[in-house]
Amino acid sequence: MFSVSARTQYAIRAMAHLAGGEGHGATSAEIASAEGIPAKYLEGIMSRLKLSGLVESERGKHGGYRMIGEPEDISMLSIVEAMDGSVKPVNCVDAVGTCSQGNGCLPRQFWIGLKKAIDNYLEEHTLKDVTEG
Amino acid sequence: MFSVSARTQYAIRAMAHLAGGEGHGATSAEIASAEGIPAKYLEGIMSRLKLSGLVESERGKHGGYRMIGEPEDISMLSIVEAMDGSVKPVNCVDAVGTCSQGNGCLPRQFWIGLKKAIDNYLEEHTLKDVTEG
DNA sequence: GTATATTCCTACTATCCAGATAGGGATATG
DNA sequence: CATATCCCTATCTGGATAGTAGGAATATAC
Repeated sequence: MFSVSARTQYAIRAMAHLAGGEGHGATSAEIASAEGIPAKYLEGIMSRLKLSGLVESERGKHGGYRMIGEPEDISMLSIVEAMDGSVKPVNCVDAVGTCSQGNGCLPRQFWIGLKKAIDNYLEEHTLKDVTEG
Repeated sequence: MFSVSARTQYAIRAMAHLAGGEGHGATSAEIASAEGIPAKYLEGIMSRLKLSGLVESERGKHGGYRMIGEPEDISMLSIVEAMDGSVKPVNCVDAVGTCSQGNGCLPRQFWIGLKKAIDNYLEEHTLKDVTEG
């Protein structure tokens, strides 16, 4: 229950690898081989990380990816969301006013609380916590 | 991300229905029709709830299901676990000593922390909170 | 300007699992 | 015996995840 996708776990390893690399940079192929991640699959992951503004990229020879910012400033939530979208135990958590039960719907309040608990935890922890301690 | 299965949501509605019923009891067919849950599918859900000791059952005419205990004593965690097992962001959270990284594996500590945050929230809330407020 | 190394884009396949359905067996009542 | 209920097993289906394939765009080096 509540298991994290392989994609997200790969993404964390990839970010950790970047964090440990020279100038926080590396090529996708490098990361794939060093971390044992399927190379072609990782390409899609790096693309998502870029879309979310966590890394920047340069094409061509001597190209690659570079982390934007420092590990202690990158929340785990931002990585998780970059992969699998926002935490949403049930669909109605962010459906304002569409709940047939109205705004006082107790189950909805309960799920919103769960989302907050998860978001808080993920927001409080950074890439640095997970890699360097 | 981290979405809750339809099964779990059905289970909560079913338990809520039992809680509101005469003597905390009802038949599977009753619940299905009242809550708009596919009858045959609900049977499997009730079976799981029974296996987890949340309800008891009686077969034959005048049979049905009855909640064991009171709504304020039934944690949401117990319902969630009855449906989809324990909260386990990654498999290694409860794999003692099998982590190739040893016990100090930081990512593992991170996921264990997440599990605890989720478990705590679900444990703190009861069926009563979600149904009666 | 050609070769090469990289990111980037699109499409495809395979596998798994949740959700749901179907049919009937076991058991209790009357 | 008839009926109502829980219970068990098998099956189907759609969508998501994980992974693969092929190549286009782009930057560098010689």
